[in-house]
Amino acid sequence: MKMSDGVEWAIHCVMLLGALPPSATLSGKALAEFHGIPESYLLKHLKMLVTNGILESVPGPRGGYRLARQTKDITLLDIVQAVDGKRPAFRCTEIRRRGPCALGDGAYPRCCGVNRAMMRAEQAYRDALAEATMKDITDEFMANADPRIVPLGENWLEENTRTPKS
Amino acid sequence: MKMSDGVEWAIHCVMLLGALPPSATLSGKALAEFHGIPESYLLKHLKMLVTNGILESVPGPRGGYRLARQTKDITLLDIVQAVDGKRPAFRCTEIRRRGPCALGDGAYPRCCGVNRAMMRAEQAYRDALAEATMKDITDEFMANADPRIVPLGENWLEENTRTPKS
DNA sequence: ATTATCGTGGATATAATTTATCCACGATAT
DNA sequence: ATATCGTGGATAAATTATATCCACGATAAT
Ligand code: FES
Ligand code: FES
Repeated sequence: MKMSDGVEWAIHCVMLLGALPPSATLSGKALAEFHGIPESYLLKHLKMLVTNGILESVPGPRGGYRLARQTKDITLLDIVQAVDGKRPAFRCTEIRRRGPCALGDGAYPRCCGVNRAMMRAEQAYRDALAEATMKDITDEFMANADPRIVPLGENWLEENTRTPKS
Repeated sequence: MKMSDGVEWAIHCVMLLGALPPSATLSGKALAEFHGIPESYLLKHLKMLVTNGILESVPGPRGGYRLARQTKDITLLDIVQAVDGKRPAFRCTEIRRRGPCALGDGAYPRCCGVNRAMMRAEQAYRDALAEATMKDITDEFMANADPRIVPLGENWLEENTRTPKS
């Protein structure tokens, strides 16, 4: 069971976009360059973040991506589900209805207890992710970062930030 | 993110093996037949359960598989980790160390905060799975099963159960 | 108006992983 | 001896993840 690498990319992108002034943007190219990841593939994930209302996109020159809401209102769960989808990892194939001792449909009114237990565990997972806001993550990230990174990052942001009209 | 179908197979196999008299076994062929799943592939997962000390295997005629310990001492987590592995679903690729603003190794003494948050969520998931014992799952399963299944299953078990010498 | 920049969406290719099958081998009971 | 059973390795097929490319519409600068 492996989660898409795009999740790590997306979280760090949201973290970086959270450091921008209001309404300013970063282009997909800049986001890819900053993280050293392939642009053409990152765009796919950014699009998912736009579709799910986490990012806004601005077309045209001086356009790019920016947050659609504050970091305190974006959780890790939002990003994970946007990039990796909302389908559960455990997918019951109704194995109980197969084989020589199975009965016809109708004999299984309730969801299989195994499935329910797995769902409970995944819900605990989602609850934990929903507890983690991007504001908390970002604050903690900056507090623990090497002090040399701060001016480096600020300088890079100055050169790459765009401010569209709308 | 999708979990191996083998997990569902393995859980239901353990549930069935829990209904056997002590030291009795079911062959891999019988387990596959009962669940209507491919035998050759199921054997791979059963082997993992043996390796991880959840099942015991008995070779030779009248041989097969049986539980290595009581169902109350087997949790969903044991089975999930045996079949699907213990590696975390989220695998940090240290994206923070790439790109133009990254510093050399040594500037990152602590694990990335994003990674730590994801690990916390996965730990909550594992904790929930560790709470669910196969005894509880099985009891609940039998209590909610269609009454017609009980004699059917008992009959099938009688015909397919083996009792090896050791 | 013209041009350059940027995100969107679809098509496509490559790599990695999952799923599935097969066979030779050793162990064991009849 | 012989038939049954699990083990392990090799291998193939199917599915998913990763990555690239290009035509298109929108926008801003000139
Ligand atoms: S039938 Fe799918 S988990 Fe039990
Ligand atoms: S660098 Fe991997 S999660 Fe932050």
